Amino acid sequence: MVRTPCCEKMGLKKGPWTQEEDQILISHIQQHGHGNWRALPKQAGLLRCGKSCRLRWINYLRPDIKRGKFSNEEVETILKLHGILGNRWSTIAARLPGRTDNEIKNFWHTHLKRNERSTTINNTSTYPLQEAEADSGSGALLDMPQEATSSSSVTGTLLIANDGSSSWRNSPAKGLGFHGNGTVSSDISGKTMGSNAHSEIGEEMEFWCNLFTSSHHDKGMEI
DNA sequence: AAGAGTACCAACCGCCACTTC
DNA sequence: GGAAGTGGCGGTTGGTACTCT
Repeated sequence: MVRTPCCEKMGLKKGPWTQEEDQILISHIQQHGHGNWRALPKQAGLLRCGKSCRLRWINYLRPDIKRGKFSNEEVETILKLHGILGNRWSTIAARLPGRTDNEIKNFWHTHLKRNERSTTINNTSTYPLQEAEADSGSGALLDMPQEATSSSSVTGTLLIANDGSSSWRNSPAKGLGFHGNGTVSSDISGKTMGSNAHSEIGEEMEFWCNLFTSSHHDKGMEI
């Protein structure tokens, strides 16, 4: 299929947004909403591509954007979800109110680099699932958070086979991280990740199961 | 003080999935 | 059913701020 460019390149502005442009975009969306992103810049009188407007709004101008550093809980959530979902930033962002996929992606890439470096030194990483998947070639091991498993009748590791089937097996691993090799995890700042974040253990267990199940249904996999 | 290296973040690009006609 | 249009996603880049030597 032949695709038309998202916008005419000629005459459209690129690069950082000015305050004036931001104001125009905000007031236009407040008044008219954003029914059609491609038509929006024209209607609003912006010399920007619709895609650019959308990105600016979603990643920066939305009123519910939470800015600033990620809390420990948010970091934990990102690490957990990334272990399950991989680079599905928008799905991860959906679990973190006020955070955008772009922000999470940036955060991950910055710290992933750090982890990769440390991995070469001590062969331990907080980015284990992909490595486990790559290394094993026959499936992935997914250690559930201890708090999610400790009081549940289902404990330990979720084994995901290449055909999409999965099964639980017991795991002696402690801690919160998702480690294909069962090592104790720590967060990116080097601290051992806490285990007091959640009290609804059964619910969380259910959440991880549901999340995993739905994420694989998304991919058309049968579990 | 200055240059080099690193971290962070906003923005762009290209592709894919979904919807409409 | 298929082409065209659109929205959304993930990868990547480039600029700026910060830290280190």
